[in-house]
Amino acid sequence: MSIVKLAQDLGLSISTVSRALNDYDDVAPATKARVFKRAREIGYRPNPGARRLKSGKTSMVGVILPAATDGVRFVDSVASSLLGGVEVELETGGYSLIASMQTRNDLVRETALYENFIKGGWVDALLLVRTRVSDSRVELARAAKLPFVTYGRTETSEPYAWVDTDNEKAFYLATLRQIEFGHKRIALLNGPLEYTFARLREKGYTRALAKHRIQTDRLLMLNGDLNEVSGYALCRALLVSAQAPTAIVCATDAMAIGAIAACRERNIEVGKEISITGYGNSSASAFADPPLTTIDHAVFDNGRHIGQSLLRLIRGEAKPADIHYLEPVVLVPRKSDGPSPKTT
Amino acid sequence: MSIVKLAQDLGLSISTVSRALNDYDDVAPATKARVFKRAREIGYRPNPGARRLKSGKTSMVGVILPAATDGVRFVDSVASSLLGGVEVELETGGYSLIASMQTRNDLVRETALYENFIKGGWVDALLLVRTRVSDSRVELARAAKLPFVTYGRTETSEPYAWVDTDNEKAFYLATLRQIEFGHKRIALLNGPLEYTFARLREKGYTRALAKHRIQTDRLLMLNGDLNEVSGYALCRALLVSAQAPTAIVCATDAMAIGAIAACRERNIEVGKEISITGYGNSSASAFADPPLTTIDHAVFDNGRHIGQSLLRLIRGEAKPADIHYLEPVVLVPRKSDGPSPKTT
DNA sequence: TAGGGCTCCAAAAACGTTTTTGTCAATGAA
DNA sequence: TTCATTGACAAAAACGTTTTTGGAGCCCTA
Repeated sequence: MSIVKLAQDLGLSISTVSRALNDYDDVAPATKARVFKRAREIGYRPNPGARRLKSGKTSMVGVILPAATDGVRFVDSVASSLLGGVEVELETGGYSLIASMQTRNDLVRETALYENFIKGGWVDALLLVRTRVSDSRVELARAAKLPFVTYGRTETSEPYAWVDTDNEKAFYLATLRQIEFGHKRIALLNGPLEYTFARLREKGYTRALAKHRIQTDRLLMLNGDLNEVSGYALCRALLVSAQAPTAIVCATDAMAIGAIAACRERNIEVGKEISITGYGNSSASAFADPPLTTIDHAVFDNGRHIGQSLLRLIRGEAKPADIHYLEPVVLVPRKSDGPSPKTT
Repeated sequence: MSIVKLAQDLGLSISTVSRALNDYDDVAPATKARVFKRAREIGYRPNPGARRLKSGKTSMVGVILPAATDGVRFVDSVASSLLGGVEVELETGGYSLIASMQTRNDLVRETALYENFIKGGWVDALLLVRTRVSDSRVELARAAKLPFVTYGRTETSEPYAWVDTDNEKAFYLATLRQIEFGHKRIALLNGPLEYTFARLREKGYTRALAKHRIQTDRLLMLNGDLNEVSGYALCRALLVSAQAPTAIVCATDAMAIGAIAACRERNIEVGKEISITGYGNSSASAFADPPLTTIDHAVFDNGRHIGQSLLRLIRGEAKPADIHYLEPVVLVPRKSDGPSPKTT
């Protein structure tokens, strides 16, 4: 099953067989065909370890998934679709995705994990997800001269390859819609501000408010985990405050569903007495009560973009500076928001 | 950074260094310590490719995730937690998880993918998820003499290593609860019967009915995808039928949430006029309206069991026949089910 | 017809480990 | 004193590729 067996079988030298298989052009087309045919028949597969040792190429792309907030989930639902897209593209290039996982989100363990991953020679390229505004991982990858693309942007001196969804526009749109509904007190349930996406969403939110000369109110901008529990808790806190909002723009559908539950608990009718919007257009959002107005963004396509970019980077067909892709977003209006009760 | 550098630096032969690093006992403790110390200082990491070529061990475990029904998701939420647990355990043994993905669920492509994976020498062991009653993958793995553990059982002649949750008991419990509430017409919204888990859930359901001498009715046992859309559609079909059920036991929380939406649409009050239960105890289930009675099963722990089993299998510490673990389930009563309206 | 440039193939080195085999000195028993 | 045993290390082969270098024919031109 090794290349020497195959060479013997064909009466050729191993070098010729190798060059034939790798499609070099100094081997005659007829021989090439003969080699391919026999290789297929005999079921020959190059030993990945040997190839890797010799060529230095691993044909793997690595990703380390951040620990979810409950400490349990391997990937949240968005990373889930994203990786699907990445994998699909990578596969066409003969690459595989090797996924590791952080068990906890502290920085020293993270650094150790990435150091090991990067310097250990496990992968040819890296996918960095859930970027922070200041993210040590990009320096790590850059220092190791390892190609990488980030999902989400970050602040760094040199150009880098990124793919992102238009978080800012998404929250600009969602907030604007509430303003147009006549809402004045609009809350933002956001993720932790260390993450770039949260920063950008806040930016979109404030930009919409500023456009209509609405004063931002720090008390209306809350940060927490991206799940139902957090959405419930934060919304609850909002509802009991002196100046409760009439609209809440949430960072995820899960948060919004938690927020809806909090409203239900207090018999506040969502979509009439209060507006709530989500983000992600998850399948759950369509079946919420009321169906959730949310933001759709093609995260699977984002994954495909990432996969393609990774391949181009690895093959040297592109420089990091060439790879900047901002996926558009579209607002999906449903029933969880509507005109402000004060204006009716 | 290679072992020869390290050996030169230490004034030792590479063989001694290698043996020291691998903790052989024919190297003096003092030398061992010296080697370890210097290796750490110099930041030496064995080249995975070389090690792999020589030893034949890849230090990777492979898993191929089935394509989700929407063709997009890399992993559904349960696989997600599961893989987290697997990864955590594997890491302690120096193993990584390499995840590939099926883009479509047809058998010939699946077989090709697994063939390539298995014979390509990418991994030392395999994790098989979403087992079918008759599952060609286990023969494939067995033929290649590759250790594997399945998540979910299957029908096969020889012993194999499996970890599973007690699907049968889960649906026995859920169904029994409805019977005790006085329900007579209880529907089952299940996954496709080719999957073992679906078969077992049906078995639990029918066993509960049989125990109370309730005739099973094929019209009440529906199969479909495990998501909200499917739950909605199937429930809808059920509600318009001549003999509509008064209770519906669903295969996933997502299905149940879809079913609840279908009831809401027809102004049927869930928990009063109709009972609906889910499975999985997802965070969404707690925030559904009404909060969903569901089944909790520790899928993360299942993952840990799988990871440990994989390691033991690889190390030859256990035989496949030794590894059978059935994770218990517990019913989480909430508000989506209750006494049958006919009995009150 | 000599030389140069092709075309096609082969020899051999190299990648960085692990492992088998061997060596040499020190130790212990006779 | 001699010989076998043991403890600690080293030499060298091997894993299966890729790649560099080389070389044999052949055709073409001058």
